[in-house]
Formats: sequence, C-alpha cells, structure tokens
Amino acid sequence: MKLITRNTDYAVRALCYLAGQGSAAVSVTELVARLRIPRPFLRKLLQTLGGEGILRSTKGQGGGFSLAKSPENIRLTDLIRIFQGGIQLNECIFKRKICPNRATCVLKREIDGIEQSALQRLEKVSIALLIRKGRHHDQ
Amino acid sequence: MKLITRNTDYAVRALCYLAGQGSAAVSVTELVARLRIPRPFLRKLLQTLGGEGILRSTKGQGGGFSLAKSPENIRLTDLIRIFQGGIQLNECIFKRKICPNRATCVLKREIDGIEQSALQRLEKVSIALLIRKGRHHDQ
DNA sequence: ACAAATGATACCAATTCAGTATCATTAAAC
DNA sequence: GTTTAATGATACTGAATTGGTATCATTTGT
Repeated sequence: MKLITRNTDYAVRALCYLAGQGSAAVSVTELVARLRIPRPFLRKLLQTLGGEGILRSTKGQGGGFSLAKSPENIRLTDLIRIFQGGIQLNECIFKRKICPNRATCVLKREIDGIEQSALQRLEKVSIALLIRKGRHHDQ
Repeated sequence: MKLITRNTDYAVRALCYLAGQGSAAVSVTELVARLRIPRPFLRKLLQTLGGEGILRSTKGQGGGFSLAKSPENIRLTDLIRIFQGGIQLNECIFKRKICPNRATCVLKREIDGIEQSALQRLEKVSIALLIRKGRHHDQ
C-alpha cells in the first residue's frame, strides 16, 4: 500500500524542475535527460497535467511545457487527486446495507481520523515548499 | 489506495465475534452465519491467523477457532502486517542509485512523518478497544 | 464408519500500476 | 512549402495485487 504512486512521484520531480525554469517552455526531451524518467510515461503524465490546468503547453518546434500556476499553488493533494483518484483510506464494505458489526464502524471512524490528519499534512506540501526545503541541503 | 483491505476488515469482524465467545471453539459455519463473509474466503483468512499465532484451532467435529491471545494484545497493526505486508506508505524509487532530485527526498521525509503518525494511531487500536467502543452505542 | 471440522494448496477473475506504441496535429526553421 | 521537432489523443501490454473459489487431505467426536 503506497501513499503516492510513481506517477505522482515523477510529476513532483518534473514540476520542481519546471519551476526552476520560469516560464520558458521545456521539452520532454530535456526533461528526460535531466530526470531519467521513461519518455513515453513522462509524456503521458505531462499531458495529463496539461489537461488539468497545472501545466501550459506549446506545440511545434521549440515548444514544450511550463507551469500554469505558481509553485505555491500546486499541492501534493492536487497530484494525488489527479493520478490516484484522491485519498480514500477508508471504504465501507457494506454500502447501503445494515452494517452487522458495530466494531467495524468504530474502526471506520479511527481510519477516518487518520485520513484527515494525513490530508492536512499533504495539503501543506506544495512544489514551492519542496524546492525551498531541498535547497537547504548541499548540491 | 486503501489503508486496510477486505482481509483485514473481515479479520477484525471475526476476531471481535470470537472475543465475545471466550475460549469456546467457534466453527466457520457459525461465523459465516453471523458475519456474512464468503465462506472459503473466511476459512483461508482464519487459517492464516492460526498460523500467525493469533487464533487457536481444534480440528474434528465440534472443533473451530478461538483467540490465542487476549483482545488487548491483538492490534490492527498486527493484522495489517499479516494481510498487507505491513504499512509502507513510502518507497524510494531509486534504491541504490543516486537520487537525482533533492526535492523528492524532502517529499520522502514528509511521507515518512505521515506514516509514523498513522502507525502510532493504528498501534493503539486493539480488538479490545473496538469491542469496548462499540458497546457505547445502542444494539 | 461417518460426519463435521480444519490444513494445505492451487486456481481464477477483476483491477490497478507502470510502461509502450502509434498516428494525428501544430508550428518554427530552412 | 517541406522538413522537423514538438505536443494531443488514444490504444495496448505485462506484472502485481486483491478478492474469491475449489479441492483434497487430515483430524476427531459420535
């Protein structure tokens, strides 16, 4: 069970790199060279981010991708929602039927609580934050 | 992405029921009637719990399953470990290689933190707790 | 001996995840 | 205006996980 999938992870890398390039259009070719992410996979991923309004894209020679929003306004929860259909740690197995066991409802509330606190923390993680904290280290 | 799978959920239900029956051997037939869990699935699950030392089993006519540990000592984290291979929200994609991006390491630490707090909370949820809290409600 | 129970194990279908492949379209550069 | 470098759209594939089924062997009380 993973909290973030490879899609989300790769997206974070790409977005951090793009954030460092300002509004210049960066091609997939350049991103592949820098990030070592499989090219077709990265392409699909960037197209998705384009469709979601997180990236701007320009076609044709010299084209590429750039951020459509400020790094402060791109949050991990956005990416998780896009690539993983959101966070839902919980899922009641008896949807409309009567739950035959009170204890499982208690369990459900516990897990809801965990989910809430995870969401709150992920909400605070933006691309801007990741870049900022990353700079504190050497390299 | 689910924090607990159906296996774990079903196990919780079965364990709560068994906890209410003391040290008496309860057959799969009885559990199926009470919990409405598919019989072969429940069987396999109980056998697994037996092998893990959480249930005691007696074969032959009149046999069945009973708790091998006190309800206080059966924790959600145990079940998650058994059925879901533990909690690992995180997974570094570049195992031995050099990570080309500092930001992703920052991300990794954030997720580690979330994982830690989730684990701490799950660790406190025992079968005993679930029964206790469940009783506060009507039924 | 029979019936009722678990032990062990193999199998199957649906879903998700990670990744590939291809054709169409756009637009700068020559 | 042709070439070339780029994205848009979309279909496909393989592996792993999840949820569930089926079967045969073994044990044990009656």
